[in-house]
Amino acid sequence: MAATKPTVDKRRIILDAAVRVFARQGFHTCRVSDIADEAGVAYGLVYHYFGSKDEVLDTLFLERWGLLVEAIAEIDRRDVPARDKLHAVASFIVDSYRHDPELMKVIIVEVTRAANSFGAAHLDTISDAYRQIQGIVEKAQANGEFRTTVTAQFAAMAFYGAIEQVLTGWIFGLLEQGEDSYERAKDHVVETVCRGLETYTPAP
Amino acid sequence: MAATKPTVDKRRIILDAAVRVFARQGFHTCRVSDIADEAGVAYGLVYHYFGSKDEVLDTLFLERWGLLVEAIAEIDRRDVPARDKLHAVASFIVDSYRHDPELMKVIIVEVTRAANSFGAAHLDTISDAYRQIQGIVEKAQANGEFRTTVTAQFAAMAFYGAIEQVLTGWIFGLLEQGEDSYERAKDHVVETVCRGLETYTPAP
DNA sequence: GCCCGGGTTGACTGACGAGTCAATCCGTGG
DNA sequence: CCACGGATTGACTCGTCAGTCAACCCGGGC
Repeated sequence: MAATKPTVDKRRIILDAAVRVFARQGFHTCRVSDIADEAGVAYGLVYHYFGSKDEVLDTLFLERWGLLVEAIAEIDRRDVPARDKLHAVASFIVDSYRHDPELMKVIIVEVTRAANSFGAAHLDTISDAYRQIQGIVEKAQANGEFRTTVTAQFAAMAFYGAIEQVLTGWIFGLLEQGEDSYERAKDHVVETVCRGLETYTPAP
Repeated sequence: MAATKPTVDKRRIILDAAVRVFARQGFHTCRVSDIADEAGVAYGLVYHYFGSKDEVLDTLFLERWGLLVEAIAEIDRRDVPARDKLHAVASFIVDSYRHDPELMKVIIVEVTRAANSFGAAHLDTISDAYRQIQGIVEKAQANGEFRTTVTAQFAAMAFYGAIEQVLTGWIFGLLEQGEDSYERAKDHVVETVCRGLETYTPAP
């Protein structure tokens, strides 16, 4: 049975080290040995747990994106106005960044926005999230909360794009950061995008 | 003087070939020899005109981004409402894509969104565009066209992010394309983002 | 005490591709 | 007709890693 199990989970250690290395040097510019060094393990051990360098990034991405998709699905099931749902989605993404900026940086920079290399392989998984947001908008359009002048598909892309660009701004130091900024960002994205989608907006 | 000038501009031919190759295979996955082959010139000639593989991409990016920044500056000088200015900016970007999808794909995928590799080097140039959009919003806020609840910097990022995400959707076949879609996209981005920014929105 | 097997090690290999360079071509001026 | 020099050629070099593998370590079962 479970022989040699009490040892710490080296696989996890390698994954965590990879996040730091990818965030610092980028996937393409780092060597597998950098990951091993950062993790404090031998080079070969990386290949004991992962089939290739790519698989390390794949694993990180799928782990995290799975959580996102799951979270959006749960949010969509709530019985609240679309605006609140979208606020919750924005909230989840922003909080993901707040909780682990390095991991989010890696996922956005190396996968989500790297549509030629990794994005291509995961395009379908990535668009799962887009489709879910689209679903939220569609329902809101059906029940009259949102106007139908803009297609749901388009609105979803605009919404997600706005958030991702803001995260990118943080990641590269173009936008002011801090607890306040994070909270404001959630409101602002929704304020900006939803107000444009809603059927009626009271004058301020 | 101008010896051997009548020959076609090989430099240009190489650049154009590079666009096709980068768009098809991606910058990292293509070889310099692929560019040379596509251009129908010898391998070494690429190095006669460019110092490195990177410099080819740099050149393509700077050429095009320069036009964008210039265009936004010109638009900003016009004496029209902010909404119209932003519509013109969206228009310019969408038309750039319509006019040369491959070049725009390369610029977005390999530079603008590749913040670790090339984006890093050009971060400043890239954000020139963001800053200009920010300027348009700031003026609109100053003269009361736009509300000040959302910072201009933030609005600029959201606006640009929304457009870029839509282009990305086209690039990877996630969003329906065609003349109609392009025209609608311009209106929709502005409709979506500006409506959320304006001080007063008439009921639909 | 001894064997078994999975965890762990790190030196080594093989492929690949950016960049070099000496040779060749060819238009122009004298 | 020749010499000059920039344009053009493509075979070759050289460094860099991703991935392999044979050996080693060590806990558990017998």
